[in-house]
Amino acid sequence: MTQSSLTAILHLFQAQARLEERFSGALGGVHGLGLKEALFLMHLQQAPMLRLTRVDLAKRLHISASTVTRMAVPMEKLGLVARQPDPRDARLAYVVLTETGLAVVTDARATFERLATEVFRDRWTEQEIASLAALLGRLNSNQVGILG
Amino acid sequence: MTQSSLTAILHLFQAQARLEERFSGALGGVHGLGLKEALFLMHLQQAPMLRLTRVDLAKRLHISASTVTRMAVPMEKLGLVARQPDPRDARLAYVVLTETGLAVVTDARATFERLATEVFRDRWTEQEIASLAALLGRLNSNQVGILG
DNA sequence: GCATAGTGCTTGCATTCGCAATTAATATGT
DNA sequence: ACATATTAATTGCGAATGCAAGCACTATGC
Repeated sequence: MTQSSLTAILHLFQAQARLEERFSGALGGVHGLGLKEALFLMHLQQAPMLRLTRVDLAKRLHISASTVTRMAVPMEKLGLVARQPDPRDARLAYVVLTETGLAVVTDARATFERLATEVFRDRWTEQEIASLAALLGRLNSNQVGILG
Repeated sequence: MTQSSLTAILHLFQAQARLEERFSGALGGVHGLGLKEALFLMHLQQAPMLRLTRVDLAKRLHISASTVTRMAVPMEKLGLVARQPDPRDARLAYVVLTETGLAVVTDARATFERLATEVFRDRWTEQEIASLAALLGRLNSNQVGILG
């Protein structure tokens, strides 16, 4: 029925809201980063040459280009990312992950993974988790994600 | 392995971001409401007596109480909700769905349902949708949602 | 080669939101 | 009964964000 579609979407929104709270708090506690900053860096980590243009980052993160610009500033000051102009096209200014940034995002990803396992720790079989991951992956099949 | 957990969470965040864009735009176009206002009203719709206190709404929507207060103001002016003090406890001020609000949210829910079916229209079997809905429901099993 | 259109990035402005403080009311402990 | 703690709601304030405008540069059409 069409009923399952509505249920799935509503549950997805609900689950995301709760997980965002949880991950934001936990990530902010361990590293200095918020959830959004962590996703920002994780997108860079999986990109070729560890870099992306600002508009590309904006599309992947589903935020505006101006937000990318403004998010990059503090992370630049922390030395996590650097600004890298393109020699062929002077309009482009890549956001590139520094060595420090790579170390931080690797650490953040480990925290991310630990938190993710905690979410499913009780009452979930490995097969159920895999099934959920596969279905959500299908939902994003035409999207560019963090995973290779 | 633990890998599926991370994949599931990342896909969930990604899916939510895309769906939020889509639903916000479509809902805003049809009714005057944004996605958040629609969810706000849908929570009221399924509540006993079509009403909830502000803190209760805040917990269900995963937003702060101050945001609930401020979101309620324009909707009150539009006649979608009304303020209803509790005679037993003068601190409580319920947000109650009006008749107009009930009509609007019923309409919005129909739009919601149509959009939800469109998301899965291609490449999804009914069983897959039901499976996704069930798994996400399990993820929210200790939460209070919009569904009865 | 030049005018026009398109693209990437930044900035001003308005909106939204959470946190913390405040106020008012109820609950609890002695 | 009174003092203290707790709870609900609101408000000020700062931070985050999107939109639209602006700027610099590149691509396209003639």
